[in-house]
Amino acid sequence: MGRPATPKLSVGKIATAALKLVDAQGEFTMGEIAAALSVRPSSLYNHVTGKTEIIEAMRARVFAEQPFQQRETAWEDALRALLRHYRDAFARHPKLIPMLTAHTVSSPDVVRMYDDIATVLSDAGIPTGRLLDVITVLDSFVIGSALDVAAPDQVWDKTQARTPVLVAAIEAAGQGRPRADRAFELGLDLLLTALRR
Amino acid sequence: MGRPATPKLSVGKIATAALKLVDAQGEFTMGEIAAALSVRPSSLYNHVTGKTEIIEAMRARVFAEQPFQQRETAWEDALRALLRHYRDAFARHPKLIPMLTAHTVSSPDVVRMYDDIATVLSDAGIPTGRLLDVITVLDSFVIGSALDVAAPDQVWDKTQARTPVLVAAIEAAGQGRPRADRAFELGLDLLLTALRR
DNA sequence: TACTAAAACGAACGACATTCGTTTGCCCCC
DNA sequence: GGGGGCAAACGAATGTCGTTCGTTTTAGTA
Repeated sequence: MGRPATPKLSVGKIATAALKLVDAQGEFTMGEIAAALSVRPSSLYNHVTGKTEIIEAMRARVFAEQPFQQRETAWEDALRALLRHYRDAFARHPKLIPMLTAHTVSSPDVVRMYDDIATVLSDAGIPTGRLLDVITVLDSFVIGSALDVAAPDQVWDKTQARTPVLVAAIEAAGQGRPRADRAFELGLDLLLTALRR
Repeated sequence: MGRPATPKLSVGKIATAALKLVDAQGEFTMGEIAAALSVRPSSLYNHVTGKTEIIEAMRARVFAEQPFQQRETAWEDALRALLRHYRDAFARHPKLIPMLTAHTVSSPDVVRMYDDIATVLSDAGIPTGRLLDVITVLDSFVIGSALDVAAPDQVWDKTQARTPVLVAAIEAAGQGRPRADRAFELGLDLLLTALRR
């Protein structure tokens, strides 16, 4: 029984297993993670203080999954790339997003993202007094867009709509991921256009 | 014991009690609702199928809390009022928002809101093909802003920031609700400005 | 007045997160 | 090279919670 030659568990392995479960079924239990790692549930607590810490580990994992380095020089292109990256990090695991919104904690990776955005915006000439407000606007849009990816198309049920205008709009728009992507790009265009003044 | 003269429970009472609990502590249990209504937990199931239905009832309640009627005639003012109303409905119960994002279901009230937005946008000259994308952008921003209200100011911890630019921006911005409100208004300005073309 | 069904109750179940004491064996230090 | 400390996995137990089910009492209704 006792201590194995090489540890069967680690925070990383737990987060990976949890993420796989969330991607597949939108939720996870300690028992499921333990089973996936051929371990007993209580063993997890030697590496993690509880379920919320696992969620935090997933957040960090998602952001670290593929690192980002700036290539663009024009502030507008740079900001666009930054926000796309930010949103894609979430959108790659749609089912995870609702769990992250439940308890908002600032992970270092997210703060670094804010740092980058602040730098780009400052270079673009946004005054300091307005900077955090602009960041908040962009952040809200990105998170809302991520939730949009997670939402099933069923939300746009044309049989529920009352006005013919909305029915036609729902029919005209596509479905699924392409629809969400297109909307996000449009929002990006709108916000950057307005920021350009 | 048996059936009381006047029912002690109803879906509305359950939703109200649940909402009070969520506002106060950010979560609720069946037992707490039952206690608040001087009833046993099992009694709740005579009026509601389960916990998720209670959450749906809260969503409906929040939207019905204070009805909205359009006063503005100019499309831009009308849209602004509509989105403010939409966001305020959420922002009045910040702790509820994360619960609502967990399982996305479209309540009739929300769909009616989409209908209104679609009508206004159509009047403004947005082509049908783009309509749903624009609605999605606005919706994403509103929901993201609502989450921003729910988020503690701790997210903006200047000791976490690396760049002096972000530190200064955090110091310049206020805190709490006024900060979130200001950011929302800015986002509204930006989006409407861009939509005006 | 009898019958049906609504509404509240109590007991019980099963799932689950979490705690704690125990066991085993690796690793480092003397 | 031997022994002690500690990391890591385990098993059992606990408490909370959502939910189900059968029972009981009583309000409407025919």
